[in-house]
Amino acid sequence: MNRAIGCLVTAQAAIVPDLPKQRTDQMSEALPSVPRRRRKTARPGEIVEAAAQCFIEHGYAGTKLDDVARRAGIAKGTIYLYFATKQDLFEAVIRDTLEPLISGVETMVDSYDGATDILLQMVITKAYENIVKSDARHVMRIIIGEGHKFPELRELYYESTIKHGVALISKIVQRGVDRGEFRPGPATQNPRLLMSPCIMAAIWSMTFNEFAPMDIDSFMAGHLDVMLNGLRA
Amino acid sequence: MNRAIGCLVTAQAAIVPDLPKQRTDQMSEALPSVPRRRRKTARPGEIVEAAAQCFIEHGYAGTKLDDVARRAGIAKGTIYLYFATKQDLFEAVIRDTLEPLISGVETMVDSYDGATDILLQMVITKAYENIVKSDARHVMRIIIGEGHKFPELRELYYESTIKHGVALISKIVQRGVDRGEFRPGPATQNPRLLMSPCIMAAIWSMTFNEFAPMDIDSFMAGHLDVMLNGLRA
DNA sequence: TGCATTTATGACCGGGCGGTCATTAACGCA
DNA sequence: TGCGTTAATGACCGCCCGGTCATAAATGCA
Repeated sequence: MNRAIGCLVTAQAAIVPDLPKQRTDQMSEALPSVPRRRRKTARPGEIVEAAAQCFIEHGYAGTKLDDVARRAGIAKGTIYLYFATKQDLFEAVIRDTLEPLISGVETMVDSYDGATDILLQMVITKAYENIVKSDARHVMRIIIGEGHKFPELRELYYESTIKHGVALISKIVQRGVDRGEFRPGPATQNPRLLMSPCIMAAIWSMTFNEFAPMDIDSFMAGHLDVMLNGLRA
Repeated sequence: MNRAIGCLVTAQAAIVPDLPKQRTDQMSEALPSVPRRRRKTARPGEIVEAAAQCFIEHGYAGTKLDDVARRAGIAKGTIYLYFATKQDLFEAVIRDTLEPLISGVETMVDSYDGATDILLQMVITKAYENIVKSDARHVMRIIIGEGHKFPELRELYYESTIKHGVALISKIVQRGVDRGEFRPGPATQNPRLLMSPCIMAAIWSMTFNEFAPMDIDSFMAGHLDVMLNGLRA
């Protein structure tokens, strides 16, 4: 067996060497045939993590379940022990990766009680960290670019991320208006307006950075300057 | 031969009905087997147009050359008489569809000599028409979402569209500063900041509109208000 | 009208990939 | 130690699609 328990067939290849000629040599080596290990509870997390990396690097359609498996150090079939379809797997990635980020910011906001412009500045800064400077932006990219054919994925992303983000900004702006710190205006009426530059920076950094690099921190400074000045009473 | 002379067969199928059994019935009917026509000069444009529609509807990877052909009323092989690869075809779509839009705005700006804030307002309004309210936004979506694996496509898009757009806004802002109409500040230093809401609106309209509809005109009004107020001296 | 040239056709090829399942091996309990 | 349970495996299936090419129809010129 040594060689490659291939699964079953290969075992027989040992007996009749050369004839069956398994495509075992497919990729030179790569799979040193690690002994099996049963890890029912640890697997899902490992698979999601490997999948996240693959999705980030190759997009949704471009990700091969074979690659995810290799990255997780398991066989492709094992993935299907824990996730029914590729789409299920992607949903798990969204949940595990994105939800913690937004809920972290939510708790931060809830426990703050200083000036609202500082709060908004903190939240926008955090948004750049969580989106523009993080792998999370690639998930956004996938939703934008490949979400067309997967309404459920789009909806999950909206419900678990976007909706919370918009609500959060609305809440902060309302707080500012209520406390007389912000003057009502177009910027207070459209929370999405306030976050636009952050989204654009994320997209730019993934798409055009190699042709026209963008200094994210100075862009963010400009963003904060424009928005806060437009908001302050 | 009868067996499968392909396209030609269909004609003969009339003679020997039933035997050859072409999978002609593939899609119910659809191809009434229009007589061939040689149209060397008209073809490329027709193919690009059909391709544009397909790319818009199904994205880059999701578009099948077979579908493009059917839409253009020709056979798949004919596409390859005019375009070497799928990527070539997509490049033609970018060139034919996007370049006219941006150059139209460029001429508009060059021939204008009134107040700069009005000019900027005109250009931003035009941007919403050309991007958010036009099919062009789908091309942008494709570049964002699937450009990862096609640096040449990203570069073409950048060179033929984005670069011109950024330069145009820079020029207008500079004009405003030079004439003492705008005060220098973060908004004048980062033209991309000025266009961010437009990009975001385009993305939102394609991705989340069904979960949270966006009123584009009122969003645009807010955009103009915030930016112009932040700019005026 | 007949023939050479050019344009059009679509079956077919090769490769790729999501998902399945018969087979195997790790585990834990008796 | 032995055995039943169940996690793990990967060859395989079916389908899809970009790109090719032998074949044939349209065209125009002699």
